[in-house]
Amino acid sequence: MALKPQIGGSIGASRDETAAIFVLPYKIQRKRLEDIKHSMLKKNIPLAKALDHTVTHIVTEFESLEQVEKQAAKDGLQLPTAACVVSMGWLVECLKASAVLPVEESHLFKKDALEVLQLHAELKDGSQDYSRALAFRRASCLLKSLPFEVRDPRQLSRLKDIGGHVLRVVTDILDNGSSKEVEDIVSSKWFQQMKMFTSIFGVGSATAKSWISKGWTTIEDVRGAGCPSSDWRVVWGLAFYEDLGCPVSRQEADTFVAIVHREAEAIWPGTIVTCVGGFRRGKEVGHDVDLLITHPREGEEVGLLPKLLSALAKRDLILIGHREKNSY
DNA sequence: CGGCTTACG
DNA sequence: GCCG
DNA sequence: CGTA
Repeated sequence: MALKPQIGGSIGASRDETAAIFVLPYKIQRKRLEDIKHSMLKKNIPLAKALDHTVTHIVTEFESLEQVEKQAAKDGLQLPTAACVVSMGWLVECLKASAVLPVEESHLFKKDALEVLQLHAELKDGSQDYSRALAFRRASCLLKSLPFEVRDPRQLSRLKDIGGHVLRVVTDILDNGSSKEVEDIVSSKWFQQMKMFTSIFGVGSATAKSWISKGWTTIEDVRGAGCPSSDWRVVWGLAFYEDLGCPVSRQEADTFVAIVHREAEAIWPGTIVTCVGGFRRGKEVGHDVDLLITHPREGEEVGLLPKLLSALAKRDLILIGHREKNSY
């Protein structure tokens, strides 16, 4: 029987009266397990006493579905086919919210093999490769959107964007715990070096390839070679590589928004500066801060940006400031 | 077998 | 690579 | 060619 992905599938719906959560005891200290079960009772989270067919969620500290299945086999247990295997992180969030929360992608085990194939195709960067990367990305996104854990390739065979190659990779992982094709890629020197070089701002696959062909292996090789590029982005990317790799904390983001708001308000009273993107979604760390600048009187915001940028520049708060045209 | 997001420098 |  |  092939399960069809359902939007907001019943598994994990927050008002699910039929939920039954079983906590796999492995890799959890006895005292902690007792605490967890105690909290579940206190918060009215349905705790399953046994791993039977009524179980809807299996919570584990194992790091992959494969490990769970291996352990289950050792114990002569059969995993309930309808159950969703989720991380302890999900249960902790449920306890915090006193509700059975929907299972999100982050609670399931990694489906990153396809992302490797996507990235590999992007880095190869031939005319065909870009489209192949796109196909892998579609398949990868589709798998992440499924409201259940994939246990059998037949669950996927009729889904859009899942073709022969993807099915082969998924099957390999379900059978062996890994895909040789993917493992060969991630362990290859070329892939690792390309990934490293293209993680520098301003450096794409073409530049990375040319650097590898020069025999450069590390960022220090590039830095030591003098002026490796005349592109200002590459120069700054190399200069601030470490800085750009540092995550932005929520507190830093809030401070940043406050500063921008203060400057905007001084120029255009009533201007609204809103934090959007990851921090708006509640993330604690991010790699950037997305802002939306508006004004309650429509049209009043026109022309604000250049003034705002020069005000910030005057205070030395801008390292590289630069506006691009648009066509709207 | 054609087509695969789009706009910018 | 996958779809239409 | 590279970024968002």
